[in-house]
Amino acid sequence: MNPGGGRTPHRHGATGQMQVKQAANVLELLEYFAERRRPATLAEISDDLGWPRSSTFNLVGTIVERGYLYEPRPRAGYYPTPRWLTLALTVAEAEPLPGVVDDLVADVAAATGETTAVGTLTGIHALFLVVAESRHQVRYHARVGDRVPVHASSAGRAILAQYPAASREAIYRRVAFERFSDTTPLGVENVERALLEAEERGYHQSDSEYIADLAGVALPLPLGDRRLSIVVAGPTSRCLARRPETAAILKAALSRHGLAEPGPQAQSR
Amino acid sequence: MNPGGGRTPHRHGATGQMQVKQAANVLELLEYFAERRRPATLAEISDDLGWPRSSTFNLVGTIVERGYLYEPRPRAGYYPTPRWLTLALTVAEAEPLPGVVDDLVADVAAATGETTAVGTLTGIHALFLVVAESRHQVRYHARVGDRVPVHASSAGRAILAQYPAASREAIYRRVAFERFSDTTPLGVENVERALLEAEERGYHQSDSEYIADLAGVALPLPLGDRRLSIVVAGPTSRCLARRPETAAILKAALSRHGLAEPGPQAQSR
DNA sequence: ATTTTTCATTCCTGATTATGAATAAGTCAA
DNA sequence: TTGACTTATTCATAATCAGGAATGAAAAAT
Repeated sequence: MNPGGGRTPHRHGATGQMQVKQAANVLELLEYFAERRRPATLAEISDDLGWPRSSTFNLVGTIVERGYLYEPRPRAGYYPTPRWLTLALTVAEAEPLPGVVDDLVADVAAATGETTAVGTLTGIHALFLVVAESRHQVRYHARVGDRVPVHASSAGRAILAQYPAASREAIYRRVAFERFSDTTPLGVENVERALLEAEERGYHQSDSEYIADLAGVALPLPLGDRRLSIVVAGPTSRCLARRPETAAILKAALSRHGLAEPGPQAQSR
Repeated sequence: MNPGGGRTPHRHGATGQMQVKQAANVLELLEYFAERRRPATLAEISDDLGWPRSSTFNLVGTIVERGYLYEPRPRAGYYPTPRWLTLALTVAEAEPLPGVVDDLVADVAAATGETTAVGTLTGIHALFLVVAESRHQVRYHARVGDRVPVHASSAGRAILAQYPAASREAIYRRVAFERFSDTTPLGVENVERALLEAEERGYHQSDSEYIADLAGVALPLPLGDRRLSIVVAGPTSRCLARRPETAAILKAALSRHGLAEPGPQAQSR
């Protein structure tokens, strides 16, 4: 291992992208508070996140200095200020998805009982913009912002199918075709074949290609000039055999909300 | 200068607090998008924020990797994902201020025509939790999360007055008493005197002690076990002479919303 | 009061990362 | 297509910071 011999730069993921640790730590801290939902002292943050005391001190101090963390009660720990909310609202309002999309997702989640999400393309991933989680005890736990490989997911391929072949090729060039499981498609041909099969079938599907034991069904969701997708996914045991039925529910919901897909999906060029 | 001879650690502000640059950069980037309200390419971010291309590349890559930034349309720049909003909502809902506080602030802002805010104590600062801005062309521009020195602001002293003398002393010990202007109180005695005067007067006031040309009027706002304050502030020309009248409006609004203050404010011990 | 425990803060240096410059990739116009 | 231009990515090293350990301050227990 490490044939070069020297120390390796701090890299992460297939792309060789360098990670900015303290940037990631800010996000981790925000997620920590979202889960905890009450103030935390420096010592608690330090212990829970496994960070050294002094590093936590410096990081928290910086974020406090900027007005994003404060002490709701003296000496009783830090908590995010409402500034996060004002900024997040401003940013979200500037680029809204039509409300009908939220309704659609809620509708499909209710009808199928499974986790339902809307995906968009970003780089070589499909990213979830809207998520409604299943209420089953065993379910697909997905959150807004979660990403899955665009080539190894039904949500991703339902997006790919909306792009011309040339655009798809540009995306394939950047994919490393890592083997996530036995069913992960490992080359351009396999992905393109899945797209053709999906067109004939009338819907996109997946079977544990990226996340083990997860079966999904997806359809394209073109919206203005945006190329989105809607996906329903859950444990194989419950969802694999039921995929055709799930697809029918999806299609019915799309029609009901006036978002029915056009005929053939994949554009050849 | 620099008698130690060695290079100085990267410090900032009166406290000697070390700043974590890339943590601050994440927040700056979020604010950048909140102001811009549309996607930005790496080059645009790099130019607008004055960051090197490669640093911007690494920082954006890290945030994208975590699901907080994405490309709404391929090659058309990055934009924050709705994940910020889901986390901010979660965090905000866990520690709500009563809705009556928002109503109160809106009410006072409408009645006075000046910027109105609710402040809370954090360290040696008063931090604004709620802000309603004046609509005058020349006005006090304050945002949620902005902080002012607790000893050199009416909003701050209206909070201090609610704490026992011992707690106030603990706070004074950490204040550097920097001279922001000619009217900045420069010692414990001056601050304590201002508190006594405010008690006699019936309201707290300020005159360009921290921000030039800014006059403010504030009252304590105890809420459950929280010690908040409400402040109205604006340009000296418009607000200085009118402070008694502003205080009357404030008191009337507090009564109207069932938040009238108790009699004497400053606790002696 | 005194001791014990916990938490916050400072300091210094090895380890990590930010950055300029070079290169690659992509886009647009003709 | 070609060429001009813009944008994205890689790399080596100077600059900066993260983290261990010690100290100080406060709270809790005795």
